[in-house]
Amino acid sequence: MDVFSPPHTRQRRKDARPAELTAAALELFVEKGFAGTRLDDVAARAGVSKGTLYLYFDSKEALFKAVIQEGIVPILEEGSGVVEAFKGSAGELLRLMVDEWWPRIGDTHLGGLPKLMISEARNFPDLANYYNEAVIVRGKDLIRSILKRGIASGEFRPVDVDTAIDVILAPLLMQVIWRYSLGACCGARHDARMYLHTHLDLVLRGLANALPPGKRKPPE
Amino acid sequence: MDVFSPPHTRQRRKDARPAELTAAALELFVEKGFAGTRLDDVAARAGVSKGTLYLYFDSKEALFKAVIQEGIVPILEEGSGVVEAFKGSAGELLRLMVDEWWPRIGDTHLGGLPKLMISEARNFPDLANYYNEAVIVRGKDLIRSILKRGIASGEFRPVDVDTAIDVILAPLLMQVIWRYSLGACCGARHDARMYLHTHLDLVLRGLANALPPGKRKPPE
Amino acid sequence: MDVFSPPHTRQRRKDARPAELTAAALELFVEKGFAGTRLDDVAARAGVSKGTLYLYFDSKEALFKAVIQEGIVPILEEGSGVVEAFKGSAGELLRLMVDEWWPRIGDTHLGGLPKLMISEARNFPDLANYYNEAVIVRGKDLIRSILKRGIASGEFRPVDVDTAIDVILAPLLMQVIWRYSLGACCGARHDARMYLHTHLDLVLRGLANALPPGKRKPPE
Amino acid sequence: MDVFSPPHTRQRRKDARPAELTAAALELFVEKGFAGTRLDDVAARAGVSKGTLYLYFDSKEALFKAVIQEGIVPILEEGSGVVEAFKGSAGELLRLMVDEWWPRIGDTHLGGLPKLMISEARNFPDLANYYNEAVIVRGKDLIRSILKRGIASGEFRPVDVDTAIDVILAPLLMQVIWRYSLGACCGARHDARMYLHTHLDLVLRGLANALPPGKRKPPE
DNA sequence: CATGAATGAGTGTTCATTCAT
DNA sequence: AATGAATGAACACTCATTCAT
Repeated sequence: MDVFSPPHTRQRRKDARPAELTAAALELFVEKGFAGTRLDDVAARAGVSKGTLYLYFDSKEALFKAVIQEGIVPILEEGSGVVEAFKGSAGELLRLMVDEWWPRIGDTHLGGLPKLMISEARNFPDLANYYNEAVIVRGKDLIRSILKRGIASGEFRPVDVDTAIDVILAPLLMQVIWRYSLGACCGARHDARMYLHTHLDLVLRGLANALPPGKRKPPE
Repeated sequence: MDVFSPPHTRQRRKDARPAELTAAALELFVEKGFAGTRLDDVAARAGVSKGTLYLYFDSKEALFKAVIQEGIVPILEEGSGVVEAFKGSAGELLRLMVDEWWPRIGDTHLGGLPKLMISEARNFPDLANYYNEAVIVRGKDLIRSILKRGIASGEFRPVDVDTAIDVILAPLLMQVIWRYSLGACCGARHDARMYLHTHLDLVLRGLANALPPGKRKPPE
Repeated sequence: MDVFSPPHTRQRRKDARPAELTAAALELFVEKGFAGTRLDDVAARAGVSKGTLYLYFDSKEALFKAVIQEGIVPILEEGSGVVEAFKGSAGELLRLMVDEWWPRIGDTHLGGLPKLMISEARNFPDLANYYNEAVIVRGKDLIRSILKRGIASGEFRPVDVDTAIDVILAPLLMQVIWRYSLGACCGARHDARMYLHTHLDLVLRGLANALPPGKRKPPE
Repeated sequence: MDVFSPPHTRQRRKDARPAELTAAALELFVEKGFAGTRLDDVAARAGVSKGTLYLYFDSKEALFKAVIQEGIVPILEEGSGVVEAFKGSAGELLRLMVDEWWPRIGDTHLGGLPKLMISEARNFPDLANYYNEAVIVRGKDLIRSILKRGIASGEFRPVDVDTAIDVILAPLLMQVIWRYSLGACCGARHDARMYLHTHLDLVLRGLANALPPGKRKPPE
């Protein structure tokens, strides 16, 4: 059999359909919320008829879950690999992570996921739990390991790690949340990359160990 | 006439009705979103019939707007008065503001407003604009004036003020957003007051001017 | 309170509604079957809007079950009382039963129930079981007791009772089934009362004991 | 050429297809009714794809009509031949007819046709008329000729023939109707052949002429 | 011939809104 | 003022029918 030719148009379409549909759904769910989104509109945006949606998803709720789960997949897998392999300072590593996160996630359609999940968490508690464990807990663990490494090496002060994680992450999250909520109505914000840099500068300064290396007391 | 006794139940009830209704609506809008909330449920929670809602609000949308507008209490007015009158350091003032915000807003039903506004901003852009100007811009202005004062006095380094505002506010917002979204499903978080304190400690350290007073260069 | 005046129109309507709705539904279900009946049509025939149906019945299926159960209620209650109290011969009693059944059930809208239940039994097996026990088994028991009495008294031959029940009932059932199925398309049938009489004549002759009273052998 | 071998599978399949499809459809129509049957299920039961149905039938309605028309086998032709050729008594002839009907029709998938036709008659009046004339009228004519012969010969009393036809046929019909409706839910019935025998015994006794041959008055 | 992906009109169900009481 | 029965437009979902492959 000729395995080199591109597959038939029909087949190629069939395989690509679910992703096209969840992409359209993601945009509308983020914009209008789950209950406020009509399946007609999802179908129209994906360029198919309403019935086609039901060839791939059993219900509106199933579509919603697919949107979330599909959005989660590509995240965080490689992040932990980068952390382990990195040789430089903890501060540089944090910068690297944020620099990668922005173009790969934050500046993508996936950036709408946090707003969506926040809005619908209480309507889909199971999904919220899954999202929490698959994304939030694991994301925080990533930052935690960096902070701990920095504290161990004396690069950072011995701060309360869990709070520090929030101080680092909250502005990032608010950035994407804003963009997909009030930011869409109330005028633009500052330049994102610049903002993220300044943010990290500020936080790293707060984490920095002021004592010269010799006088540092080891963290308990 | 006895002007000290509370008014007749009937009268008092009538005056209190709108607030009772918006209170019930706030809870449900925060929990399920605007489209996901049924007026039957709002009425039931307020202990009235569905028809009664329409005696006080023209439509579901009008109820929603009332919920938001009523939630925007004039507490910011008070805040700016405090800022102007305060004599201590900028750091102490920041601590004071956060310490007041938590019990008066964050730890109240009003704490659900940010989540609600974020979720529905794109469905109610007019309202989002109003909320932005009445709450967000003014709230940031408050923090901005504190930061500027601290920088002017040399207490803080000359940082990028707008970014600093976000670094200060984002964790506070995430705290209340979390509480009304995934926090309702995914287990409790740390103690709120302790968390806020630690957060401010960290940020203030990042803002602090490391140079001794004599060697500080004046902010441009 | 004035308990003698007729109740408010609103209330009177509310109480009567379920029966009006099931009456309309019965006609359409009998005519078109469950799946072939549109709730729009049921509502229209009852003179209400479609939404009103849902004030009284949770779903189309619930409406169907109510139609059946409401149709079953008035049947057979008094029948057994009549059988026990009757003093005449078994043959006369059978005639009486059939003569009562026709104007009270067969010639009524309720006459459509057998056709409906037969058509939908396999789609609603629970309901079919209920109908079987509440109507069919009890109806047969009624005939059985008459036949047994006639056999015991020597009026009837000692025939196979269960078969005889069917021979008596089947033409009655076919009469009403026909009327609500092919009879509605394929022209009228003979006069019903005359037909029922002739039918009973024939069957009673088949049941009659040909032996003179003295030579009858007692049934085992 | 070898004309005795079975034809190529392909060819045989093609010719047999319509019958396979109507067979599958018959079962489902009988079970769920016309409107309640999905063409997906018909196709699945026949082991073909849904599109294939449309190669052989223009529409669901056309399939339904084919099911009915195909089910009206020319067995009645045969029946009238038997009646004319039969030499024995009318009673024996009736027994013969019933004995042949049961294994050839009643105990076959065709036994579901009466229930189906009854259920859908009013939705397909044309078809109902056709069925009435092709099956019911002709079937009754068959019985009528037997009864008339029996009356003419003095074997039967001069009864009302049309009523007698119903008394004979109704239990047979109810037998097959029951089997495909409530019988599928509410437990089994008596042995069919035994039942049919007992039924005929009873009816023939009701038809029998009690007078000795000499005293019989000729039917008018 | 046969397939099964795609369609869209149709139907069951919900719910914001109205209004007679 | 308050009620709650009634409405009907809107939406999720189904399924007979089509057609490119």
